[in-house]
Amino acid sequence: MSKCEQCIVREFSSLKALTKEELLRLSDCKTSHIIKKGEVIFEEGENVNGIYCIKDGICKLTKLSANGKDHIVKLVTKGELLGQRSMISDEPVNLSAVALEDMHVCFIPKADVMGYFDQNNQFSMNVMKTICGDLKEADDHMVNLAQKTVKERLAETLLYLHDTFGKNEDESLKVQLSRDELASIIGTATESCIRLLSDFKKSGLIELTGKKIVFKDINALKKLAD
Amino acid sequence: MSKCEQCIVREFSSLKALTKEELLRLSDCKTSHIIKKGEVIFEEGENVNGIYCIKDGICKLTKLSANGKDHIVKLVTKGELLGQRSMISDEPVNLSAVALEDMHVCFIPKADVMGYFDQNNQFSMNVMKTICGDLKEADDHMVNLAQKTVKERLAETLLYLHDTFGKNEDESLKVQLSRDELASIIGTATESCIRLLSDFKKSGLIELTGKKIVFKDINALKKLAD
DNA sequence: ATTAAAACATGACATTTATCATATTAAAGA
DNA sequence: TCTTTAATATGATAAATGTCATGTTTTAAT
Repeated sequence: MSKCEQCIVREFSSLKALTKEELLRLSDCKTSHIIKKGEVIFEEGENVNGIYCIKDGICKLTKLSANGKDHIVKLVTKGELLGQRSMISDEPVNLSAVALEDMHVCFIPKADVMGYFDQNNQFSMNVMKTICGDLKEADDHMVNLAQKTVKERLAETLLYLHDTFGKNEDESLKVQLSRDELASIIGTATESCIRLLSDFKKSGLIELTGKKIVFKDINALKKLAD
Repeated sequence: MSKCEQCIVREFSSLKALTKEELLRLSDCKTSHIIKKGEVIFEEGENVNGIYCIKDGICKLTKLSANGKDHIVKLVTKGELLGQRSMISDEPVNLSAVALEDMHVCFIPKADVMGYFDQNNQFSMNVMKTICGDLKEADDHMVNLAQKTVKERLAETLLYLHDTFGKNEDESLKVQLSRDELASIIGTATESCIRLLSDFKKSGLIELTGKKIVFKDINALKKLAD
């Protein structure tokens, strides 16, 4: 069993507040899992009873809407935690988590996390701040969905993907989403998303090669996104 | 200075976890304020440095969008707290709070709240659960904005106002919003909102008298909202 | 390598929603 | 009370977006 002390998750998440002694205990109670691209980590409505640490990979958090389509609420990546809200609320998860690429995650049972929560004030404060950050993000996102056009939302989402997840050596965006997934982030029909991407390409804003997206005129994109 | 012990806010909010002794201290550090309809409690970007307890009245939490229009993110009413996220994140508030009717609020300085926060585990847990609840609500709201039509969102919002804030003796919805405000909850143009309300009226779903809205066929509304 | 399925792409068209113009009504101030 | 302003209402039209059909390309499975 690998040590939690050197784990990347410890470095970037709320877990950075844990002491050496607590990290040692953590190494014992965690379980390690490999999740293949497309596999489900947990599903909306499920009782997760713990949190997941993302050691490697990216996943999408989705919610089924009334019309039967999935909406992507958030992308979560290496170094972050999953399932905190559900653990604190003591409720089933309200979102599904699906791997966008092969992932390596560790599961920590609720009882153990809650132990640190009670003992280590800084840790609980960190978790709280993370959730507060999520809430603020959600508010922003909400306003964008309500007030911006699909074109603006697409431009904004592309920039977000760029700024948050970076790009490969060939300059293409690191997160590779299907047109369908991209559409379900911005809240539009797949065809509309495809059409707008083609428009962006024709206008020289981006270059498209399969799922690869390369920025050609980032300033024009920024102007479009408002 | 009135006692916090019998206050309605204590009954419904995170504050219910405070001990008698803590409540007595609270009575001393709080300041009481009357806010007139239309007045601003705090504005996006401001440093609030404490939380507000709503003793009476309702307010809207709004966020300015890139196109200059305000979007109503949430309505908050009697018994609830304001400004918790900002306090925990130690950041300026990300939303403005504006009174929809005359309000009575109490302000508790951050230092005092944080004191209870450190001492009283149940209190901090309650605050956290509230914020987690807000986050879940925000997720739901986001998906609705992204996936539902304006008509569905209007029907849903009317039902929400009904279920959350109730109705007056004359059966009309208790919260009275302008068409403009209603539009900025559902994320549409004021004219579209007015038109759809007229449609609902013509279809016998609701009755309109000035700002008053009376439900005539709640089941049909529910069907519309999905 | 071949085939089946999924993803991508685009046209044609319908529908939804926004915008602009202009009344009408209600509310607020002088 | 009068008068001015803001809110509500509705028509006409434009623009944005969704839906359906259909073809092409890519991917995955046999």
